[in-house]
Amino acid sequence: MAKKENQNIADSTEQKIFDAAHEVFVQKGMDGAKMQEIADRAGINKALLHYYYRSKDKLYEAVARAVIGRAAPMISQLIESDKPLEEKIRHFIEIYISIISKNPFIPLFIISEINKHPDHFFEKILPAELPKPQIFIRQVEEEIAAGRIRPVNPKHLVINIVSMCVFPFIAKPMARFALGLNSAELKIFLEERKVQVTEFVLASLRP
Amino acid sequence: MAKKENQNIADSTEQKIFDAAHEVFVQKGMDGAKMQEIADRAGINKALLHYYYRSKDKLYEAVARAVIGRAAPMISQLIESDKPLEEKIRHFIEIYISIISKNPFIPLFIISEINKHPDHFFEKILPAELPKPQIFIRQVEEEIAAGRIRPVNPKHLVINIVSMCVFPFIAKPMARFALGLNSAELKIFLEERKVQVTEFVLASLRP
DNA sequence: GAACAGTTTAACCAGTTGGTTAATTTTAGG
DNA sequence: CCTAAAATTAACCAACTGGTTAAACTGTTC
Repeated sequence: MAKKENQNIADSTEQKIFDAAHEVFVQKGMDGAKMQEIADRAGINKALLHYYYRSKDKLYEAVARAVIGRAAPMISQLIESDKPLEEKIRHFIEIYISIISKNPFIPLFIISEINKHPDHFFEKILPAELPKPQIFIRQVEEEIAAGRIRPVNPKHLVINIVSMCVFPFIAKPMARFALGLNSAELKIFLEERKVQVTEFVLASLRP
Repeated sequence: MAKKENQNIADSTEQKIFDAAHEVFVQKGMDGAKMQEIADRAGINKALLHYYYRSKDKLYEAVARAVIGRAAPMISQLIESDKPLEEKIRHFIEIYISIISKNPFIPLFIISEINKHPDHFFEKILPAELPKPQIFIRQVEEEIAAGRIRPVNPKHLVINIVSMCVFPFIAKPMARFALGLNSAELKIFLEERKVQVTEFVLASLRP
């Protein structure tokens, strides 16, 4: 057996390959990514890619599964908690935007690849426990029944909230152009959205 | 000169190529699109592509420019009209969602390609007169000053509205999955959004 | 009907891509 | 040390890609 002596898991060849592949796939998608570029960025020979991950598809699948598997639980944990509705919405928007800020390429990656290979994604890559908004939806219905919020269609409410959190990040360059912001101003603007979106939603829910 | 006798412009070889390229580029993006597939779908030889459009880049540019050039004026016309604010918002959401319903691949195409080649897009493809929301923003500020709507940051309002209109279409498969809808139900759901988003926005703007 | 420009094609080409091979180096264990 | 397994590499390959070429076809004009 061969194991490098002073080498933690993070520096292992397999991990280096995975990290490089993650970068390239997420930024360029399945088609745009080239095995040679992944090899170069990992600092190894192209043949080693196939030694650890048999094919481009397999490597892509590993990356895609990790991306989704990392994002999904955070959301479901939040959405399924038993906090009161207003607090839940506040927390959801805050955390959702924070996560995306730190991983700005992920949403577009997921959306693009789902649109190109929907079957593949839903069969092989998605974890069984994707966050389901049913609990959230029931909670909204209860609040409406109690007269504490304006009557709204809860499914549309969910989509509205997610849309306002995610879309500005995937449309960044367009937003910059349309609003006439430079890079620094855009960063501030996106950070502002945590409170702006929260206020917007809660204002709309007033009875 | 050689011109086919019974042949209108729509059936011309150049148009057939353009239409086929439009389909393929919009669905698969620059990288995913193959010249051979475009030729096949246009029912012609691959060399003819290069006869009419010298290179893949040129063909792509023609398609991209047409896509943007078609979408932008409709929006700006609407956003720059002098209707009262509420009516303008109603119209904007209604028309925006209608347009996207008929061209479901366009938004993701624009966003993906802008993210991959931002410079190229803003230098070569975008028409000078991209819809600028300044007039809309000023109008919102006036309404706030007059106390007719709740104080909101108008830039965030613009982004909120556009997000809620566009995002559900580009995240269609995910929305289907998360909300547990079949294809027909999703279509209804997206149509419902015209009134749902309008109500949601106007409710949030109540003073 | 010959000459001619515009159109279309089959065959081809060079570069790139994902993937393989066989040989070399490194590492662990007796 | 020596050996065998694991890790790594250089060289290679077949398929595909965007793009070219030269020849053939089509219609118009005189």
